[in-house]
Amino acid sequence: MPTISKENYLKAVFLYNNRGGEQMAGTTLIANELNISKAAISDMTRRLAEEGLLTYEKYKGMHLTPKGQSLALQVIRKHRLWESFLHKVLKMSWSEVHVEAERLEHHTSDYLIDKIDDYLGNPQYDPHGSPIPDAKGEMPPDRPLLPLASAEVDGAYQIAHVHDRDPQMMNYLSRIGLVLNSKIKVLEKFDFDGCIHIELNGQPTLLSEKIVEQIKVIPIEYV
Amino acid sequence: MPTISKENYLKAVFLYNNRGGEQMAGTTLIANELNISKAAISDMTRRLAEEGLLTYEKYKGMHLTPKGQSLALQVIRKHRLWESFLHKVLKMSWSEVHVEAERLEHHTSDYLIDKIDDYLGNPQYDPHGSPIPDAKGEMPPDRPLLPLASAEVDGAYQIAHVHDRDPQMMNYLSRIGLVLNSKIKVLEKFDFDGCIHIELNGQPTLLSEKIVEQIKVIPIEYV
DNA sequence: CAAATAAGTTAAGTTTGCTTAACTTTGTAG
DNA sequence: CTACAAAGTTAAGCAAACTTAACTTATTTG
Repeated sequence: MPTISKENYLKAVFLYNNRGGEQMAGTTLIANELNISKAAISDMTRRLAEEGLLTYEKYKGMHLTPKGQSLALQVIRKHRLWESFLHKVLKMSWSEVHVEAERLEHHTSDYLIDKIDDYLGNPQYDPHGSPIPDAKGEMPPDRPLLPLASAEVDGAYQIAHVHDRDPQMMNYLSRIGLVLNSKIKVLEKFDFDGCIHIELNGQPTLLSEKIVEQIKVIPIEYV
Repeated sequence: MPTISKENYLKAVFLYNNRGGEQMAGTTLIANELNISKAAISDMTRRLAEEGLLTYEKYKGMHLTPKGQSLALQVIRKHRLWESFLHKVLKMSWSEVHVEAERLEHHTSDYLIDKIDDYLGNPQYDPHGSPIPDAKGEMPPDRPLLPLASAEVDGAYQIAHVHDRDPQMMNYLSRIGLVLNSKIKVLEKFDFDGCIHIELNGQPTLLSEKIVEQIKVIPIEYV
């Protein structure tokens, strides 16, 4: 059973290596992600490799073994289920749930998280729209997410994922009524500054480039 | 903000010094309670005294300052509310809730525990019947608890507190239907071995001395 | 009341997970 | 293609929270 530091490390490596890009996680990247010195990460890499949780080549990238991946998925499962729970049951806001889940994820038995999973009705996505691994570490099926920036003018979409880049931003989005699964229509796209004008709950709303970048959508089928 | 070790230490000292007996908490006692060497406790005592969380005289007992007491009460509050939550909401059994709460109590913000408190309707007692401090650290009013061993034959009582001495015992009690607030009638007391024969849910039931010792009751007023 | 025992302390050493500083390797820009 | 910056590693050191072993103080009891 890994420590908190190891869980955080495994989680960070997993999330980076599975983000969709090509490049493998590196020392500096993980160091920045976890706010820890490069030296500490380098050290940890060696120790985790000895434990058989990852493989790496010196001065090259690292990548998780099945064992390491499975542990990472358990931590991610706990994080996302806690976020769901805090949001849905305790009515905590988008901007509040992340910090709490970040601590709780390391102090929750498999047994307890399964109870929470059942209590919530085995949700497939957390309040940000991220997929929740099941007890075996299986992710729900992939959805064809589209960056909001690539949405077409006059298209109708549903908010499918909002990246938690900043509590203030998350608060702002809640305030203007933009939540997960909100239905929107793209009114106009401004290429010169990246802003997008949408219709949200009947209101015309302008989203800044920074906001647009954090949002992924799914096209709504015409029925 | 104290570490997990310090929180556990403060909690143990508080619980011992407020258990009702005369004697102050000592090094060996706390060491046994926390399963830690006497040396480590002695060390911690000195450090916590430096931090102003307790006062002590070398080779004599120790006792918490208001600051230390307030911290201890917050930890106890978190522990008991988590137990209540796991039991009432997630339907976890008496024997399961303690271990989980023992971890969660150290990783729950004041904000989150207040949310849980509200969600539960600000309960005054946890599933074992122990009082839950409110957000300010105030305990609910004392109830006149009676050790089951002192109950009178033919008397009607309500189970008001069950001490969690062993998971197996807690499971057994659940199985025979003895839960918090169960109503019982004392049928017969066996002084030679400490067993007590009670009526529980219409069934005659025999409780061993060890069980009797863990139970406190309140007399039921005749209406 | 003194001698044995229990309780408490001190000292030295360990592990984990960090730090900073100095160094090595790799990748890139002129 | 070389030199320099970025990335990565190694080394030395630190703090927290333990351990065991040796020691000191307090208490109990014959």
